[in-house]
Amino acid sequence: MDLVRDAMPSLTTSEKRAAQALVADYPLLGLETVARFADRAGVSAPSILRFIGRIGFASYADFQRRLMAEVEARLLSPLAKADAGSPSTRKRAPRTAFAEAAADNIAETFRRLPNGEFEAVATLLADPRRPVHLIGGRFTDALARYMTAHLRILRPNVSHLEGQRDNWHDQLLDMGNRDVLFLIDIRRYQDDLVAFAAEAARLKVTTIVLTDQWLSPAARSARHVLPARIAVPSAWDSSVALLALIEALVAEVTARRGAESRSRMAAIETIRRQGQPQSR
Amino acid sequence: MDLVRDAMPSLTTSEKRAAQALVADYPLLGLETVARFADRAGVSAPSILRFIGRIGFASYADFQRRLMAEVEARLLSPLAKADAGSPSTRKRAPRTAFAEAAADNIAETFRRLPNGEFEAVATLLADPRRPVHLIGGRFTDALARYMTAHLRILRPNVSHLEGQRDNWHDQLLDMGNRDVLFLIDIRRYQDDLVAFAAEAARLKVTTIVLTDQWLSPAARSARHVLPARIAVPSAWDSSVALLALIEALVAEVTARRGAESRSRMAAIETIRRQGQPQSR
DNA sequence: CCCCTTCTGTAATATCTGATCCGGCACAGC
DNA sequence: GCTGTGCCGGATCAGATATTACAGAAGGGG
Repeated sequence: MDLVRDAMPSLTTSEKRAAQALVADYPLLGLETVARFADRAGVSAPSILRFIGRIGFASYADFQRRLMAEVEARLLSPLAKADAGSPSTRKRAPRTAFAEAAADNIAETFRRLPNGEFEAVATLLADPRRPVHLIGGRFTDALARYMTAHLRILRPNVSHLEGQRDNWHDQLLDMGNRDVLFLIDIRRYQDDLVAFAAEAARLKVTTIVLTDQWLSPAARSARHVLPARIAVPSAWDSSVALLALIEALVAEVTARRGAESRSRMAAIETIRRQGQPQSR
Repeated sequence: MDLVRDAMPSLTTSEKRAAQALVADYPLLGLETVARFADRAGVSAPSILRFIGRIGFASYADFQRRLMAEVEARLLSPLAKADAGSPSTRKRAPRTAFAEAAADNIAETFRRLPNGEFEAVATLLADPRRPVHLIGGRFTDALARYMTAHLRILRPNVSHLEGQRDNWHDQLLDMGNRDVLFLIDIRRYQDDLVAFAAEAARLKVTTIVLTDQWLSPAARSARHVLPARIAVPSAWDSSVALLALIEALVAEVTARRGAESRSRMAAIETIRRQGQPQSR
């Protein structure tokens, strides 16, 4: 955009006409084909290409890539428009920005949940006859543990796959089409998890993949995919939305199993109290 | 968008995969070429076209025109993010209520952070000369693990207290006034954690307690207390705000340690690559 | 366990698109 | 008025793209 504005003076007549047309309905005109762009600007296709070349792009495709990125940025943060205009909002503490992004991620994640997927996954997890196995990546495995801890209370046949890679594969041998695999894998996807998912698919295991918006390759092997937003202003990705989804699933499963899980919870509570006398 | 979500149940497996990929990265993925769309969704190009056809478009070009129009509308009115009151404004799904509550919890948690506490805690965690020990409760220990995994990358001397209660106390023996204990304890507070915090306080260990808004009794033994909101419409409490705080802390520590942590991260990455040859 | 239906990817095709070339045009300087 | 320079657009080409046809794979029901 600024690129276009700055180059404006040094443009020829028809190039300027192209620039004006582009600015007039920015940025979408640039995402059309060269022919339509030329038509709407009232110039020829070669002029458009010369114009694109002059403002520094190697090809029309490059130019469109750049536009796409800009559109994406604007769509993600509708407020981004303000950042040029009001330098007063600058000082906001970084952690506030973090909190906002995290809250946004949750809202966006739930808003985009494919219809029926959530329910389908909840149904699988609520069925005690279908053994559930959970596993996560380098960081997200902690979330898998968190979920395991809750599910174990709600139903039997819940296992968290621990330890070494070889160990996982040993457990795979006993899985079949009745088993459910809940796998978490986000950006900088782990090869071993992807391979594991593929192997599980081969054995007809029903796989659920909880991943980020760009989808782990493991999603290809999955029956159900739950994509979550993970981008925050930090050097790391955020698992907040993943956790929110997990908790929503646990809540749903709890609601569905109603009485059964309640009695099971009571029983577990009793055992815990007996086995673990008050400290001190 | 709604078109895609509503059609979801009646789609075949690979069509659903296409739909999921589209929704996950909406709407820009749809503006790419069929080939790239197919690649990112992990299906073949014809599957994409069948999918487009099934949701009612005559051609891929038609579909893209429609997307363009939607993008334009959203770019013009930044508020369009709150989805337009579609005629089918069915009773809000409970999971939406859950998402809103979780997002609210994060916002509220950060708003109410005592001034300076966050920074003080970050300072402690960023100091590599002060050993950090992390531990959590029945469910929240998974969060402690998550935090441990990150901190270990940023600095040395990070340990997660595992295993049995007796084991913890053994580790206590080696702690002193230079050590930092990061303890997570929320509602239905655990006696053993409270006792552990008290013991640590007696040994002059600098204790940080991450807890809920009603404060664990362990907070009495703490130098720093970080309270988070945990109430959601569910039978369980939510750890989402806890995780958000943890991630914000990790981000802050990362920022403070800057270059040092970067080189450390690089070193760790190298070791990982050597010790873990590509799978297959 | 096998057959039938449905689905899905490979391969071929026809169309479209971006990019280039070159002839013509306008304008400025002489 | 003439010439030379820079600009523009129609025609053209190679490559990419959407689309279709088909055959093999998968899944479900008897």
